[in-house]
Amino acid sequence: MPTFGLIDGNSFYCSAEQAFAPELRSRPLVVLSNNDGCAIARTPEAKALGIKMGEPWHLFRKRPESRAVEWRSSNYALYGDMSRRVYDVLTERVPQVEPYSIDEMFLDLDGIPDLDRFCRDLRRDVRQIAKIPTCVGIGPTKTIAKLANKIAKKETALGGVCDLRDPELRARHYERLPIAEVWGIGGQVGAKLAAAGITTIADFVRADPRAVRDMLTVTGARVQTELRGASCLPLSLMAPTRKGIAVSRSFGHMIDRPAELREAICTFAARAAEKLRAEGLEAGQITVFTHTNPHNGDPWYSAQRQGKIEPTADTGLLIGEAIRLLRAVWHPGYRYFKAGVMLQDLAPARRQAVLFASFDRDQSAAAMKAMDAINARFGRGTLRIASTATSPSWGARRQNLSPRYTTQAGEMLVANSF
DNA sequence: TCTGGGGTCCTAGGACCC
DNA sequence: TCTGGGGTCCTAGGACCC
Repeated sequence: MPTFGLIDGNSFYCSAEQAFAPELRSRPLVVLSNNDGCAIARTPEAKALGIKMGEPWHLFRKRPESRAVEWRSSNYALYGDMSRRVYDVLTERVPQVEPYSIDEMFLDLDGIPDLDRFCRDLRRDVRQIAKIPTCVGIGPTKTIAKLANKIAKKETALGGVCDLRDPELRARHYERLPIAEVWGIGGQVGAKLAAAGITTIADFVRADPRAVRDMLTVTGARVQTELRGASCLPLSLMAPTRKGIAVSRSFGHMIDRPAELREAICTFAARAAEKLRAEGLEAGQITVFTHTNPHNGDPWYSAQRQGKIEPTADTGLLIGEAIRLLRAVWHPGYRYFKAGVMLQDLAPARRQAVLFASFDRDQSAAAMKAMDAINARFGRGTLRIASTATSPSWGARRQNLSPRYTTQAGEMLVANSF
């Protein structure tokens, strides 16, 4: 039977901020989403004040408790770098590590003696070297390891490690825990199960597998199998080839001028093209979408157009196609709130010439390579297409951004405070 | 004034084909 | 009286995740 571990950073974004700002430690701290919209990470002290995950910040700010709360705009350059540090510590100590998200990694813990000791040492090392506090869950399947991790986070007496390999211990937790605690069971499915009289994990595990399959399709059946202790989600070390790349933003203010929306779309297309080339891919399809604000009572309008293209990673060509699609999406008289560009049909960039290509592929590749090299050296946006923007009028609010301590030379700490 | 962004997988239904 | 069946591809939409 395999043994999986799941290690994740406690309040990861907050911990990353605290790593470089000792004055924030042991304080109620929240990190806000893009546009300083809502709380997406909270320290235990902030949770204790009643700040909910995803709570709109502009509402919470009106409450008196908010005065004690520190907050930061999200700083993904910092969090990505901290995540890589955690990964480096893990790969030196664990045979196989699968990054699952920016703050979670699955571990192959097969055949490791004294697993409890091992995991406690692992937590200590990650904390000391990468400056991130973590919890570890252990189980015979990924789903059980995820659950164990959740228990480790909630029950602080466990010291950050919870091992659910023992079936009897597992059964006791299953009897008391709601099914909604399980990875893969969200609000809709939870409600469906509740209507069928299934409320605890134990209820779900006991249910007839055919009934589960009928009610929840193969996805739910898989969750049940995993909770029963049979692994059907293996550790995957190869990052799967991705299916799409999306760049979208809600705006700092509503947009009602076509030129402004066009500039935003061009900027998103250029950023998407950069991501595409960074992974050595080309896109065969592009989608442009925009919509009005669903929250403020404005009339709802939403539109999206897709176009097939000759596979390319060329910024200029992708921008051209995006502008063409935007003409079909734009409708005068609305105030636009959000827009985005998505690239699909991704495939590795082909090196060889293509018969009947409508553009010079070699020349395009060389130009893009030069542009990426200049921007890598002198900073993003040094060389760009004229229709894009570097500090746009429609840009998101980020009013309380921490310095990029780890990734930007000019903002690095001279003497860090570890 | 003010509510994120980027992904994945699954299913249903329509179009088309033989 | 009495409608073919099965495969594939595409798209839209739902649900979930962090």
